[in-house]
Amino acid sequence: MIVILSNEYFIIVRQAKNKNTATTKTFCRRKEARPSEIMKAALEEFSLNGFAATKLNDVAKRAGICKGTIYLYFKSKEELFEEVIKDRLLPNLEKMEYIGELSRGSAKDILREQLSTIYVALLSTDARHIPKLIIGEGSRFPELTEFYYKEIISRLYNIINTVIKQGVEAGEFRQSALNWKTQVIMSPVLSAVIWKTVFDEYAPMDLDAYLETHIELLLHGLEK
Amino acid sequence: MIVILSNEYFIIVRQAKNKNTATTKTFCRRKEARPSEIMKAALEEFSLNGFAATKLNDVAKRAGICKGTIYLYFKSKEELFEEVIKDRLLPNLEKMEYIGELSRGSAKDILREQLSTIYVALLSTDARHIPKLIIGEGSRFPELTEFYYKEIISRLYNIINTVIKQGVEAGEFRQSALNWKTQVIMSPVLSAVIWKTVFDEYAPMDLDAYLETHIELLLHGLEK
DNA sequence: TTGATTACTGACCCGTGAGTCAGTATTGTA
DNA sequence: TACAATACTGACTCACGGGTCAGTAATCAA
Repeated sequence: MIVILSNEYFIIVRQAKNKNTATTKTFCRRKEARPSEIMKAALEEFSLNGFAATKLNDVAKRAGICKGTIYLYFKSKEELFEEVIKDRLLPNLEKMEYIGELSRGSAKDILREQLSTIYVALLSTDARHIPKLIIGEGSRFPELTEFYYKEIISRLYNIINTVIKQGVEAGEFRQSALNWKTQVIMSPVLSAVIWKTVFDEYAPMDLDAYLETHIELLLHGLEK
Repeated sequence: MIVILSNEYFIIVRQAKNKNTATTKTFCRRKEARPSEIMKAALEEFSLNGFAATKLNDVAKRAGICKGTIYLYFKSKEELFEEVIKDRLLPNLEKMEYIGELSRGSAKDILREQLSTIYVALLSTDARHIPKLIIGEGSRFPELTEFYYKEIISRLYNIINTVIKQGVEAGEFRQSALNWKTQVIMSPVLSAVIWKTVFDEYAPMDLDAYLETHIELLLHGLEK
């Protein structure tokens, strides 16, 4: 008995039927697994085409189901889009908040570790497409944009601000760093994500060198 | 005789006709002015809605004409989009390349002036919406993305690299700055543009403080 | 094995918007 | 004033895709 049926297997089964092979199922009931499979497929399609140009038919095909099934789990295309975005944000956020508590050592060391963890977390999963989607479709989903700002960006900034404050208090960093805009300090992260998802095939990014520059520039800039 | 007829005036004239006012024109022939008016209207609509969700009917209304007229000057919606983007890039590019030749003084001073000029040039015109459009629609317009990278980004990077090199040779900046990724150095610019066009209404940006942080962080980081 | 439940299908509806084109109004010319 | 040339209009077509729903097939309980 097959417990978890992968999309790939499912597609093969359905093709077999077309060839008049004996008793095969036209579909499986998998109520629990559908929503996450649909969201995964949807994120892939949205990443490729943006919101408006994505066809729910293509999302369905990618998820190994037919279009109608999507509407058993999501009210509309808009709702699916919002769910997809929000769903990918939470695990990443938790990962980031976790970082600050892990490290012991100088503010310099903590900051260094935090930055590299953020880069890896953000660039190595398919969550890297989300900033692009927020930027491109944000004006049509104002509520989502606000959510993204409040729940992700500002929390991330808080983490960084805390460490910088610690560094200043401990005499490691310059006093004036307290007035610096966290946006500026963190902007290379946004920039890297954009680069990876937009320009990377024309001008590939050397992530290690990039990260090294960011850390060196920031830490040297912070020094007393 | 009216030489240059503004869109607003034109709309008033057409409304007047509906009220059965005597001899008014239903339209004017303005072959020369149409393309740039259409592109202006199109950029506004594309900025608000993105490519796919923009209706050419709305673009036409905004330009004070009807939809068919757009097709007298542009082959398709795609072509209009590409023209709009490319058209806005050239004047800005020239402005940027001009900066390097203006300043005399230390590398530090030139860099400071270049950065603030770039910020103003990029944030104060409607060209600020273009990065958002490239990011959001880039995957559907690969040729345009490549154009943008080659003709704008890499040229801008060259300008900055040249100054940094000068600074290192003059002994103003650290040697290791030569290996730094220009992407990192310039990322606050991209970040600021994104912020202004996406998040500004939820968390307004203090441009002066932002610029100050960027300059201070960069220059202090570059110091020997 | 049968019947009830329901996850899923896929053909269909219908609003929408890109693109067309025959006709109309304007402008320049004689 | 009349004519020719053409910029412009606006009603039209048609493909496309979001959303629906009656019917079908899988699953489970008895």
